[in-house]
Amino acid sequence: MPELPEVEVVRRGLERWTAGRTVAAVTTLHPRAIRRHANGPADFASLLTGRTLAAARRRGKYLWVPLDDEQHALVGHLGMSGQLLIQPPDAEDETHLRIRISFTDGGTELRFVDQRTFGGLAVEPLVDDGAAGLVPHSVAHIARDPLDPLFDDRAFLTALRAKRTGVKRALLDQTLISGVGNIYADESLWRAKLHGEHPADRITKPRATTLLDAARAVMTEALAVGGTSFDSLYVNVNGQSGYFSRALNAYGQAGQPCPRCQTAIQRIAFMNRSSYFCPRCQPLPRRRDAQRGVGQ
DNA sequence: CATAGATCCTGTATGC
DNA sequence: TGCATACAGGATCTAT
Repeated sequence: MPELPEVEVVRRGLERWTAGRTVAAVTTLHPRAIRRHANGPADFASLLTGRTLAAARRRGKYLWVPLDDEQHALVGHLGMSGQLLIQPPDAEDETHLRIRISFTDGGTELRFVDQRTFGGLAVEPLVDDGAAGLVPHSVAHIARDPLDPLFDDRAFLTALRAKRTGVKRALLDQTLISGVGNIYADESLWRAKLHGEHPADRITKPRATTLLDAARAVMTEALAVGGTSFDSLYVNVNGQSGYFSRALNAYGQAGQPCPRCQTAIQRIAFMNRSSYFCPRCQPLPRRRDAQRGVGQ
């Protein structure tokens, strides 16, 4: 599913294929795809039509394209199955085509395709976000991602170690650190040899630092691989191609030997989904009394 | 306020 | 063959 590296690949495709082009028409085929847009499909189309698109930007799993009115941006989130495709106008409609955006040059269209409709597009006002400049309203409330040069490592480590919850849940909290989803959370925890249910407020500073380094490394490596896989007329988007070629150490590997110690990777239920981990490399710490005060 | 759990959605895979 | 169930899982809403 699209997490930070996959979304970054999409951003690059968008930047390449839509920057500088002017919107001719917008068709919303499924209202749910713009449920985040405040005033419905007609307003969505009217705010976009005639606008020229700037270079796409990204924070975490959010994408946005500033408009030339300098007050709004087209914001996108892929959810779990969303795709942004660049297609010739005469290409047959995809089964799950939700939104079509055509351009005044008569060239390729931008299509939002989404089977499960957890993703969507919206036009939002830009708001001031300090050093980051102007960002869309819905982006302002999430944290920077670890590949952002302005990501504040120290602030993150402090906030993480103040959370009274399991470390995996904290990693998935987009207001602490953005861009990490279920797959990269499991991979990061495996690398850092931490159990996902390890209480966040009982992780020592060095181990928390190791975890952040692991998250950054795994997403950087995935981006390097995912970036190789799109062809000219098809802005790859759901990350599937990159995803399959990636080497996963824990995620989805239930029953497979841990690449470090050969113990079988275990799957457990977590937040209506799954967590994968090595029970030997990533043991759950003992009860709090034994550890109280350690690492403080 | 912080945290935990339910919910949205649809296609695919599996079990009986 | 057909039906039921589990699963995939981001973000958000509701409950505690």
